[in-house]
Parts: sequence; structure tokens; C-alpha cells
Amino acid sequence: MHALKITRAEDFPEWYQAIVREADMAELSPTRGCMIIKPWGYGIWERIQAELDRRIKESGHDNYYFPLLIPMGFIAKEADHVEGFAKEMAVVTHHRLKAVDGVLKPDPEAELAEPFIIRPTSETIIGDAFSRWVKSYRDLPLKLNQWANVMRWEMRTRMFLRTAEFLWQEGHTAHVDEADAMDETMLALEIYRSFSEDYLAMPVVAGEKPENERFPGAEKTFSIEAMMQDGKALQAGTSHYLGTHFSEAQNIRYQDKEGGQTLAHTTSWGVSTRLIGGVIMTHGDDDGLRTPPAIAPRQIVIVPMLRGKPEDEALKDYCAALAQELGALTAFGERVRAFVDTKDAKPADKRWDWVRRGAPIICEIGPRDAAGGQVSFIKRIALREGEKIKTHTLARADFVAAVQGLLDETQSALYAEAKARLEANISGEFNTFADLEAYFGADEDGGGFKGWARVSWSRPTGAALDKVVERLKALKLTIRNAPLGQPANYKPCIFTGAAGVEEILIARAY
RNA sequence: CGGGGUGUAGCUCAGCCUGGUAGAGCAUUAGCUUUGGGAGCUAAGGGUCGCGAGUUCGAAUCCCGCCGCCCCGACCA
Repeated sequence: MHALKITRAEDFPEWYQAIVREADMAELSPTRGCMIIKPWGYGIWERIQAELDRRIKESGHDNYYFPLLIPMGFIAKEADHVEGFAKEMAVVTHHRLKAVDGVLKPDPEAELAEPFIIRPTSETIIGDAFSRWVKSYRDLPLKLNQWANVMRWEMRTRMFLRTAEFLWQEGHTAHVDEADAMDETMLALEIYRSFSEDYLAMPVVAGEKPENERFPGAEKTFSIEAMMQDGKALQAGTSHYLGTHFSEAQNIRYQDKEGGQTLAHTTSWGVSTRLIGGVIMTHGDDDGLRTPPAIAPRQIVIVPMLRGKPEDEALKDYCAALAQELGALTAFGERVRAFVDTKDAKPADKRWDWVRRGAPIICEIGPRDAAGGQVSFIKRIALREGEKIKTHTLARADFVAAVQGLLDETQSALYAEAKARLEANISGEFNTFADLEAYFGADEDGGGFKGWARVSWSRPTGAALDKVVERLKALKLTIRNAPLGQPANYKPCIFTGAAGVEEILIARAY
């Protein structure tokens, strides 16, 4: 009997919805396409923010905050950019409401001369600031970041993976030349890769997006791609070299050492609350989430087996003292987050709540443990032995001494499991398009697990690339990226048979 | 935005075809029992049946319109 009513094997999308609800991470709000993020979900985001913010600052970026509303004219300045975002823009057109026949409406008298858009991303408004801030080569590089909410009017939303409003971090930088901007683009990508692997225990493949998948207005787009447990790829972060597209559109020029006016080269890069969806689909099991300890809002949860009797007080004291002792330890460079769940609820219910949330270590401490100076606990990553829940018992001092190791082991085990899955399911055994069809076309409904294909291609562009995209679409496939670390030699192009020039990953994707 | 499904108690759903004034399980609350682990018994509370307009003496049920959600498609930094 699992803690979730639905298993991954039965219905992966339903299982995903169940985990978001049952782990109490988020729920839908009355606002279409938007969610209420609850403490277990938001707490994970706070851990992500704290660590990623540290890494971003360490690499020389400062935090800024730009407005939510962007003058509509700004978005029109870069042609590809407006084309990419126009269809999903929320627009603010009025500044006042008025009751007309008892119905509240935007006051026709209060229409804005120039509407605002709610930011879908901030290249344009930040570019405008750059154009004023960048005067001399001495002002460069200019490296900033902001933590913000953005809005994209998506047709189809899924909690954490694609919502109309989401939270993210967006880095924006300006540089003297392409080489410097490309260094920055790759630096950001590497921050995302290492952060995802070290901190989220989510292995990824970093690489360059094909032309058709580039960010609107970008010269080059790079991504990190993670493999979910249904085999689909999730784009978990992107880093863009924007060339001089935005500089031209917004006049970001500096006086170089020779006294000439030169266009700056800009970059942008971001990760969002989508990472949380990735964590769920990487580490969840049929009992709920298994939260990596580094991002678990509570790493050790202590459930006292309260009985509504006088001896409860002594038991609570024992648990509080244990939590305090654990809180003095450190793990992943921070204080250990221990929590005593004293809520007036049945201990068994509390246990299963924390199992579904995926607290890494759940202690269940009864009067006999307290009297004997022991700690009984379950490990979320090794919850069962056969059908039965596996309970461990250690002397209190031994448990305290073991905690850091347990958390480290949990983090490592989650990473190792996901890494093994990723590596076992990327196949280079495809030589012709027929091979792809044989594998990916086998199930018509697209429901079964399908791994990724790593294939050589001749990197067609324009109409030839469109044709490739169409052929892949028929198999519900997309090109994810061209991984960094390319081989010395290539097989013939899987699409055309021409000489291969690059290896790419092909997969079904979110 | 197209195709399909769906919307009834906090959750999962029955009732709809064949109109008669709303149900089950779980959850909640109270009491009693139980206590090394997802407990039992008894009782209670809880629903404008997604919204609106029709047909009808009477609509959860039939008709029309709208909206949300889920799946597929299109779209998706």
C-alpha cells in the first residue's frame, strides 16, 4: 500500500498532479493558470533561491529590481523578440475602475495612452537601462540579476512546469565583445549545470539549442536538459548569447579605447520554479516526493508518539532537546533543519504526511525511546523492506553523530539513481531515421517510457531544418540540444546521410 | 485556439439515460475504547449539484449559452 493513490506506472501525469497536491506543495488559485505555492513548495524555492543567489553573487553579479510593467513600445523594439512573445502577453490598458449599471468595469475615461505589458521577461526594460548606464568600455562588463515574477499567457498550464505566472531569476549582462559575452553565457550555463547536479541532485545535459529552439532575439541559446522518470526531457535552465540584437534595437553603445562608438554584446539567462517540477519528476516515487536534503525545507522531522497522557510532556522535552542538538549541526554548508511536529494529529497521519512531502529523515519517538535514550527513524529513500516500513533505531548520541552522513548519503543516492537512469537511457544506437521510427513510433499513444537518442546530424538550417523538425514532430520528438563535449568524429547525418558535423539529443519533451 | 472528457460535501465518486426536492466511502467534529505505529465503535456537522438563461407544477437530471479543470493537438524564453 503506497502513500499515493496512483502510481507512476499507472498514469504519470496523474501521479504528478497527485504528488503536488498530496505533498502539499501548491494548489490552483482562482486566477486562471496561476497557482498558490504552499510552504513545502515555496520552502524548496527558498532553498533554491538562497543557494543560487549565493553562486550568482560569487560570480560577480549584483541584484537589481526592475518594474513588473513594461511600456508596450519597448517590447516592439526587437523584431524576433516581439514575434516570440506577442501571443502570450497580458496587457494593462486602464488605471481606474468604474461601476457602470452596478457592474465594475475599467473606466473608459481612464484608458492609458500607452498600455503596459506585464513582463514575460525583462530584456527590453533592462536593455533600456543598459543604454543609459553603458557609456564607456570602463562600464563593462555590466553583470546584473533579478529575482522576479513574470507572466506568459500560456494556453495550457501545469503546476510548476508551465504556469501563467511563475517565479524566476533572470541574469542580464553587457560586454565589450562576443568573446566576453560568450564566456558569460557559458559561465551561467555552468552555474546551472553544477547547481542542478550538486544541489537538486538532478543530473542534466548542458548543450546548445538548435536554431529553431532559440530564445526570440538570441544569437545562441544553451540549455540544461534533465530526464524525467517517464523519459521525457525537461528544459531546466537556459542561457542566451544575444549578440548585438538588443544593443542595436535599444542603442546600447560604449566608447571604446580608440574613441569609437561600439555596440555592446549582451546575454541573459534564467531558471524558474519549473525546477521544482523537475525535482518532483526526478526524485518522486509512489509514496510521494523524495526531497533532496539540500533543498528540503525540513531535513529531519521528529514525530513524537503522543498519547494524550501525562508522560507526553517528557516526550516532547526529549524531542525538543534532540531537535536543538541536531540544529547545531551543519550539512551542505548550513545549519541542519530539524523540526518537531507537535501538531495535534494522529502520529500515523503525521508520518505519512512527511513521507509524501519527502522529508529525508523521519524520526518516530515514543516513550520507550525517550526512556532508553534512543531514536527510532525511517529513511525516506529506503522506506520499505519488502512491503513493510523499515524502522531503524540508534542510541541518541549515535544518531546525532550519524545525521550529517545520512543526509549526505541521501543526497548522493538520489543523484546516483537519477544519473544512472539518465546514462542508461541515452542511446547512441540510432544510425538512420528508420531506426528512430522503429523505436519511437512503436507505441502510437506515446505513453510508454522512451529514452533519448544521441545522433549525428549535418546541422541543416532554414527550410531544411524545418523539414527535419516536421519529421521529428510526427514521432512526437524534439531536438533538445547539442551536448557540450562533442566527439572527434561523426557518423553520417541521421536525417540526410550527409556528413555529420554535430551530435544532438533527440527526445520527447515537456 | 481545435478534438475528446469532465465539473455533485474538504477528497474520490454514485445518482443523470427513464425529472419528484441529494447519497456513499474517506476526511472533519464530539464521546468512549485502543496505543511501538496508516486503529475501532457511536453520534453529529457539512452541498446555491461550475455559472446563467430556458422547458416544466417541479430540474443535479432535459434544452441552450458561458466558464473552469484533465487528456490529445497547435503553441510554448
